[in-house]
Amino acid sequence: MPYLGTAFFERDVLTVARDLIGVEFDWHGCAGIIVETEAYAVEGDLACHTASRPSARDFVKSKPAGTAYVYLNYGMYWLFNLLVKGGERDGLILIRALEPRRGLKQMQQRRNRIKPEDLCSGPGKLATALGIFGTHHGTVMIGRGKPAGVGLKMAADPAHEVVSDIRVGISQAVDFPWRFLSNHSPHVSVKFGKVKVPAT
DNA sequence: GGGTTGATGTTC
DNA sequence: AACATCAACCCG
Repeated sequence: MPYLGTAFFERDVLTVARDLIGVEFDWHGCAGIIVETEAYAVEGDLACHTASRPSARDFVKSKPAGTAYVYLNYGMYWLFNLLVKGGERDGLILIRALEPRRGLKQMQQRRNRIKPEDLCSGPGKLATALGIFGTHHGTVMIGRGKPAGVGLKMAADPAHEVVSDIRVGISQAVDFPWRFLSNHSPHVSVKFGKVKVPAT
């Protein structure tokens, strides 16, 4: 199975976010199946970093589709996103949860957790498990220049039921149903229909 | 099980 | 000041 190429990431951000469910994420000896994503649109989405951060707008403008956008949240958790552009809507896709497949031992050492369902069931958790840091911001995830052992590929077993839900932990555009998950997967961060909407 | 709290640093 | 989070802790 070849790694996904440019064409996959040059489509509408919602389409790509949905299609990433069930895709294998390879990262330096560890791998997992993506079971949860969130789409953030460059235009018309106040929850997207591009709405408030000039640096994010520069990133979208200057980098090609398939580039990793990595940033620190709450002072301690690295969050991993993929840049999508060239389709209907440009945007960033947050990878929120993986079903671990390879390198479990290494992930467990980094996380101090034993249960596979707890290893990568959240964006901060999966970055910790995989050893993703700020130094990986700007990593090319497709085509030439992509590090060996890194990339996204179609899994042998297809995803089952993909459902969409509102996004987690934001205070703007809270009602956009732009979170995608593999329904009934025990490896997601928050189960379908369980996101708490902030007051006010 | 469910709710609450505090840690921590970058960006604006 | 806000923030795309998490684990530890309480209560039951």
